[in-house]
Amino acid sequence: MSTTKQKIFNTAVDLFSRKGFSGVSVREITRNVGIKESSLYNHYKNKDDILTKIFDYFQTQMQKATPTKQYLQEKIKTIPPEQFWETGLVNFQKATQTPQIQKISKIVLLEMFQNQRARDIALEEFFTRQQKLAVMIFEIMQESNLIGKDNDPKVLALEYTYGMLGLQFEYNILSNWNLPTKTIQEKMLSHIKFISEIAKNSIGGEN
Amino acid sequence: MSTTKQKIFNTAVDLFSRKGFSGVSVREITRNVGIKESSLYNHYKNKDDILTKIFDYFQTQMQKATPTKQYLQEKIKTIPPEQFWETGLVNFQKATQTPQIQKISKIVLLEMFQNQRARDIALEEFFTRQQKLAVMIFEIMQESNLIGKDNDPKVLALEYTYGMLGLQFEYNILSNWNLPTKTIQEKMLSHIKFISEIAKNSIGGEN
DNA sequence: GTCTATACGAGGATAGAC
DNA sequence: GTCTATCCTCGTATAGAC
Repeated sequence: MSTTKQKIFNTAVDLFSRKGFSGVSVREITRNVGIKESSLYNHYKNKDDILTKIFDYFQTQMQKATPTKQYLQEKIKTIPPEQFWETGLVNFQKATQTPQIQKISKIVLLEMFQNQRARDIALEEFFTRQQKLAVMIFEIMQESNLIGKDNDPKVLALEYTYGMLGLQFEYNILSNWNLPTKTIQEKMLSHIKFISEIAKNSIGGEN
Repeated sequence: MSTTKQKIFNTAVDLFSRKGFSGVSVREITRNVGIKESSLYNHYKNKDDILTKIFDYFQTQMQKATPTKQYLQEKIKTIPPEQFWETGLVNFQKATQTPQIQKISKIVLLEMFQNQRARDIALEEFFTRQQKLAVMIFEIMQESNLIGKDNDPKVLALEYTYGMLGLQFEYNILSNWNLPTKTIQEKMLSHIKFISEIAKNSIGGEN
């Protein structure tokens, strides 16, 4: 059971993600929904308002998908670090790659250079949040003696996160065009293995 | 001395990079150039044609900026690995961050999900090319006994490249909005140091 | 809450005079 | 190579009937 308002929302998400905000007209949205242009304005103030609501939804969902410190502390002790990262990756992809969220991520990426809200979301959700999360995880792992203590958690987090971001980025492009992503998935696992190895065998810290 | 055709080109690059292809009208381009709409069609077949020419130019420039294997082989021997990467980063940024190239990079990123040509350029120039280059460099370093031989050059290249791509990505967003990029620059150096350390002190390879 | 009707500026593009 | 004039469609948005 989906209301007209929801239909507009979903249709807009789909179209914006495929053609960009300015590439989609109100006419096109309403044509796809099956209502007249004028009816749309009963649900949303204007075209911009739809985008705002989409971004609101995205932020809510991303926050929901972020694990708490407590959850992490408990979870980390149950499995080896490398496996923890693999599971985390799978969970992240599961939460983050529902069609809806993937589409909105794309909208964020598309509008990031023009729309301030999109920029803030990109910086916060894709960079800062991931970074903080990874720092926290490496700290917990060190405290629990699961990995060596010679490496700065911040450095490890930087390496883990940005590498993963580069990979995610390529993954997004490929999956957007239905190109095979197997190689990237393998590279992600290779990346996790690499960082886990280093975290385990301390290789000497700052001079 | 700049012809009308060049003015159109430069204006289009500037506007497309700021508003996206579909966010810019032919009227807006010609208004900025100082000619009538109809005059534009004496120089370019249509709006799409301008974008195509912009992409052509970009690929030519990126190819020019790619060092040859011979150049690398000679250069690598003259300085320590970490310094080599730092120099390489500076050179890359110098070549790649002229206002024009930076703008076109942004256009590529903006259109990547909608325009097949932009997608191909992104994959080729941002991922494949960088990756191949890094593999080549690590191989030369190993052959020249400048780094340990226990790590697979491909793995090192993967780690170096994707980490750098994530960082470049954040750098692009920040610099686009005139936000401070000092932190990212530091992170880039930290990344180089990290990878160089690992390449130097072999930490044990595949099992 | 949806429709018809309507407004009007902006969109890409062409024909033909100069 | 540039201009004026013109085409017709698409763009967002509103007023008011049902």
